[in-house]
Amino acid sequence: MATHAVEDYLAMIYKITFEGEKPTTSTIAENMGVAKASVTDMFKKMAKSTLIIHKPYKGIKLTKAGEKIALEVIRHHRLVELYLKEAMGVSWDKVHDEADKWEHILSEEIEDRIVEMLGNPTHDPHGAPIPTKDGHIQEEKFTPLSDAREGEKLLVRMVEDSDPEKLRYLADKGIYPQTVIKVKEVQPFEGPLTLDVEGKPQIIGHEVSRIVFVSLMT
Amino acid sequence: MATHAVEDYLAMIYKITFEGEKPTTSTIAENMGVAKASVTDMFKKMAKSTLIIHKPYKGIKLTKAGEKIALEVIRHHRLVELYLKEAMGVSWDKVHDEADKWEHILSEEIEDRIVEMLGNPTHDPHGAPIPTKDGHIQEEKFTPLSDAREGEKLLVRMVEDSDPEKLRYLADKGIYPQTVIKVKEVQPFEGPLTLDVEGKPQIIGHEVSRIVFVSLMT
DNA sequence: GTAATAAATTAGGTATGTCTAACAAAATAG
DNA sequence: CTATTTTGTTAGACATACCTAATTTATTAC
Repeated sequence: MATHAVEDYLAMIYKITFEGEKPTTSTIAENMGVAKASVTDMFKKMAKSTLIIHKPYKGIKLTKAGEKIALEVIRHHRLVELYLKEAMGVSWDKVHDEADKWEHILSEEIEDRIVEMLGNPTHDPHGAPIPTKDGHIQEEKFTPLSDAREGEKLLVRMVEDSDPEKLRYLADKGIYPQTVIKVKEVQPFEGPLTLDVEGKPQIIGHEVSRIVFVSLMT
Repeated sequence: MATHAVEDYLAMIYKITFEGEKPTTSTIAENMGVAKASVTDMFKKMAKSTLIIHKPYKGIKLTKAGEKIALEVIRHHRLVELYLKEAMGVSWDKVHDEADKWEHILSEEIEDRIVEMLGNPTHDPHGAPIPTKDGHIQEEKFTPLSDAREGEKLLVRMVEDSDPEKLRYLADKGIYPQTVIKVKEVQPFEGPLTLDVEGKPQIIGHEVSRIVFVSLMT
């Protein structure tokens, strides 16, 4: 079995790749909050156990085995996030950090019980798709709210889950997955957006609008 | 904060002591499934952080700080066992191994939610008392069923939780905490016990009767 | 196409938690 | 009360997962 650290690296590599970035030593180090040398060490170890292909100075790529573990970890993480919110009443800004701990200790049996209790869910509380047990994930690419134009009617599909402060802010504005938003005004120079959020007028900054992902409604 | 390993040692030291045994290098090594040298190393480390008093070749004793952590870990373990059984429907022979993993990652908030959902419970599914948040534990000393005499009417109070096979066997015989047992016959030479378990006749071996703890009823 | 910069790796270290084998101290048996 | 056995500790290793500083490779700027 992969260690917790290896699981974390694999999940991160998958996510980085999924988001369209290259999983390089630097980006992984940055995102994991460790030194680049640590990442190089880990890449070597993971390459030796054929979880990634590592060509020194060139880059890496997940193998089938590595991707399988990555998707299992991500599945655990997102299932736990939803379970914590739905079954235990934990607020959505806190579920991410808790899930980071739970994802590594979740047994098959508990995973199955959670799935059963939640009715085989497809998305976590932030709108991210939950990979299936056999390692499939619904590839969904949405546009950031920061790219929205005036007059658009948008459906919130996903919100990045790792910043509790921003999540609390968005919750306060009524912005969750499935929320309908109308864009009233977009100010230039990365300025604020004036929105209509389910009937209520709201103004949010450009920075925070970058973590909200939407799709056009009509 | 104490590492997972340190938490495990502290909880084990507490339990060993609670059961009336001396927490020596050997007993801890035996119970933790590690080499004695590892225990010596760990004792030194824990003594340095004043979690235990260690007099080489003499023995150890928990400090107040050590006992506090031990009771927190045991509280977590027993709360999780009960949560898994009551809220998730996990069978009582499996909750122990799961709880061994959960006990170390349980946050204050999740602990509080569990307590709330379970209605501030006092005992885990095996009948062991759950320490309170402020580190108090209801000291209960019961006699093993293996010491029972013919004719006694007994109330099952606790069952040792670490052997899933024995727990499944006992469940099969209808023996849980709160079960009423009448002792029909006790055969000599560590022989089998003939019981009346809530109306049904049952015969169990001496070995398994040693993990069932009872109190006299009338 | 070389020079400067950025990215990645190597070298050497640290802390944790384990191990086996050798040795020292304490307990027990006669 | 010495000899043997049991118990506990020390010495020296190993794996994991980090780190900083130095070095190497690749990229970019001109």
